[in-house]
Amino acid sequence: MPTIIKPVFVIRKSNALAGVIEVRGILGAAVTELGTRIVGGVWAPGEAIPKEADLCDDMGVSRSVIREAFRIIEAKDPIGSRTSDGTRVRPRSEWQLLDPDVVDWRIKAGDTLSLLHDLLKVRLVLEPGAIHTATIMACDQARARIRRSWVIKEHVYRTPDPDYAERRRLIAADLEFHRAFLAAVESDLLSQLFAVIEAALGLLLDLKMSARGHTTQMIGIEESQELHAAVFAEFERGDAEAAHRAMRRLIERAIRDAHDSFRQLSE
Amino acid sequence: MPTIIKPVFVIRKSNALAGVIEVRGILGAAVTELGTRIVGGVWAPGEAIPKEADLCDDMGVSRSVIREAFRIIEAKDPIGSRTSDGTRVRPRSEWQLLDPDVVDWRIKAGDTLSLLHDLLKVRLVLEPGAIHTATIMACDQARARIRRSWVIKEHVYRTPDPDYAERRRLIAADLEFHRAFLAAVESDLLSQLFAVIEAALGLLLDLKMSARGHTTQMIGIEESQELHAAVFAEFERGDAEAAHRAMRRLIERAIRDAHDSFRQLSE
DNA sequence: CCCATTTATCTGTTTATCATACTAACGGTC
DNA sequence: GACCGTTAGTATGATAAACAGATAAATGGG
Repeated sequence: MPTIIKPVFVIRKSNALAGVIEVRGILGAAVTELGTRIVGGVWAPGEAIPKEADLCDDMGVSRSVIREAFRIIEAKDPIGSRTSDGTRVRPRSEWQLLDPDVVDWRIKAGDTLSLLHDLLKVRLVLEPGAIHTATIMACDQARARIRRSWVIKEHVYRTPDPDYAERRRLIAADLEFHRAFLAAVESDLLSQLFAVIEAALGLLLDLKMSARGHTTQMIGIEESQELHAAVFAEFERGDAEAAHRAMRRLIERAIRDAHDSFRQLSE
Repeated sequence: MPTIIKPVFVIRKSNALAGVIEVRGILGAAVTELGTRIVGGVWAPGEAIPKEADLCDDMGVSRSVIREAFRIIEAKDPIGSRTSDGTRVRPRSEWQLLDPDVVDWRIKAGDTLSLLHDLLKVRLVLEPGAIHTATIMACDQARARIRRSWVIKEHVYRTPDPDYAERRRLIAADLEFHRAFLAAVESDLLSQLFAVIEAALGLLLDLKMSARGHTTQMIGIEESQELHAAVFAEFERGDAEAAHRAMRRLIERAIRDAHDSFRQLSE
């Protein structure tokens, strides 16, 4: 059956991962459609995707569009084209899993559980190390940002009646707290990595929450705040080792919470 | 002056970053040429790149090739195209710095110093956290791999007369040791990240070394081995905290060495 | 049954043409 | 002179048709 893509001229506006730059026009629609299908496993690794001409007919676009879409997806390595042999799906291990588009396609395609596990592991490895380094070598400006983020986080936390809007502010304050530590390391690579991680985690949990009408309560919110307080205190004291340990406890706790809510929501 | 690209049919074979998948044909040459120029700062952020038709004339290729090359580069966000406005360089902060191609272009374009600093910071944040996690939760198979890598590293280290070939084996053994810890975390995202980091670091240092006929001595090679031994010992003892501290000492030392040799070689 | 040759197939590349959207210049009105 | 709608110009967006090139499958002779 033909799956003609509609001439939607703004794709990926809402409902997209942060860091994914909007691609307009028919090409954007084709990229999203094909990318999701490919990453979603419609064709097995090693298998050949329908030839360009057939995809043109199916999707109702010209060959140029299909080819340019292929080049965009190929740039992130899920596929590869060879003359006369067609365009084949590459083994998963070769995909650029750190690319926001690939992450976005994985989420859209429903590959959520393994992604969640992986993202949380990255946080567990990354953030304790980041705060260790930040405690030692953060500049005054970065320290000020961290303190500011903590003040805001405390303030939002103490605001009563946490309805939906309040909760979003709570999450935002939490993210800024963690982001501030990452930024203190002054590594563009790390900051970008964390941006992908947090965006993906946010989208994953939001997805599940909105699917259930966000009825689930935040688990261990008081305990979480206490753990954060400990992290901030050790940072202020300048004890990198202790800050590192506190952050690790915090992330471990967050991981348990995330797994719990995810499992609960999946039932 | 026209910069006609030659019909080189295998680009990026040697002299390329690991993880960068070979792009064949004229398109591959165009991507490398344009990517290096753009990332190299030939056009300032916000500035418009020459229009497609002009690039066709300059490089002696058809518009399709230019367009597909743009799509590949745009997929990694250094540029963006808009109807009637042309193709403009995006601000650096939006580039996918974690993408192997972008890293490769940065190296080719000579943007080495800031890249080196950033890569080393990632190692400093990443690896202590990785060994902490690995010490706690590595499976038997992963532990076996780590032990194997250590045995080999020790053996290669004790081999006398470290000529050039021996030295490459030493580096390879060292990499496998670090990679084994990363792999124990069982995170595809982290493993890919480390693959990019190590490939880039290797290329950066190799580049400088071969430029000077690799005459420079490995700095602090005995001390380095001792630090590695400490890391492995704490891992075997199962003391995650101590292993973490040992790894941090090791990386800090490696960073000093890297900076020293880089500075020395740059003179 | 094996190996060389041919044939079919699909991507690689070029060229041409029109659509579309943005910019800026123009010109008229108040 | 300032404001605003129109218009012309320019670059990318998209389609179409055709041929070249490389690989794999089918073919045929030994």
